[in-house]
Amino acid sequence: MDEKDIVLVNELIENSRAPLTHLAKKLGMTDVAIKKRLKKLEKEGVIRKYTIEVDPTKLGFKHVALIGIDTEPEKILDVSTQLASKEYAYKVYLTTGDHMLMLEAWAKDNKHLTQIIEDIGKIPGVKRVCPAIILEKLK
Amino acid sequence: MDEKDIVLVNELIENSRAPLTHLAKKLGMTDVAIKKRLKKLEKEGVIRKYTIEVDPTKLGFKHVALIGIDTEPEKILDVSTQLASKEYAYKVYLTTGDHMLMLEAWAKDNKHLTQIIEDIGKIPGVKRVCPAIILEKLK
DNA sequence: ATTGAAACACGACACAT
DNA sequence: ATGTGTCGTGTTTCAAT
Repeated sequence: MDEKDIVLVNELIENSRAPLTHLAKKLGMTDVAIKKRLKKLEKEGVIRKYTIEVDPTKLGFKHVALIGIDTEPEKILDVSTQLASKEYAYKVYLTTGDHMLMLEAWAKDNKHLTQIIEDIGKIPGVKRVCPAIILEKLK
Repeated sequence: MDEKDIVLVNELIENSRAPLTHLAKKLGMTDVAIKKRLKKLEKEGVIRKYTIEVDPTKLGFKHVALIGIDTEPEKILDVSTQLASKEYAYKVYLTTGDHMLMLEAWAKDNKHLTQIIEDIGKIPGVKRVCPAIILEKLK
């Protein structure tokens, strides 16, 4: 990881479909050198995956919610693996703080969100479900 | 937005550098047709950007924190725009729930995180800062 | 650095709604 | 008329020598 790698990563964060030759120009090297750096960054796990950022509302999801979940301490891993397998789970985090588990969920509408919250509540070991709807994404 | 678009978006979420021809095979059409769909999805804002998912720890950030922030109600927009301009702010959300503002912050180390929390506390209108460190990302 | 193969961009045209 | 598809051509990009 040197300065060039940082620039490269930042370029890819902005546009992961940029051709190697474009990246090469920006960094002042050849496409082959860029390719090698990418391979290295992928292998090291710096780049987890090439992906897209989508607008959930445009995909028919009216609500995006951050849901804090409290569990019985010994059940936290069970609960988290179960959550991660749910189709409504977009992201699952183990955290310190108020809640030990945080979930980002995408819901089609109010009814769906209610279902999700109920579904989480039914997972054995879950003590409390604290949903917060994301009203706006500012960054 | 039809079934094909959904498949296409899901493929790109998994690998945004997939060549058009690969995507074309999966969807049973030509690369040109795929390209046209991509253009449409980009124009409609379904695809916000082609990006990469990086591992913050590999970039030298030891901590990723989800920070809930309480503000005086009339200051919430001021605070949120200020937060969005901070270099440590990776994501900023306006939410319902416990805290009206949620921030995802990347910190180089403990000291940096402390600084960030103090910095947030100093923004006029901020009443309470509730940090939660993300221990593990499960999905 | 060269080069052959693969992937991509663009235009013109066709078909359906 | 608009949206969506195929085909043909020339160019760019890739990956392996």
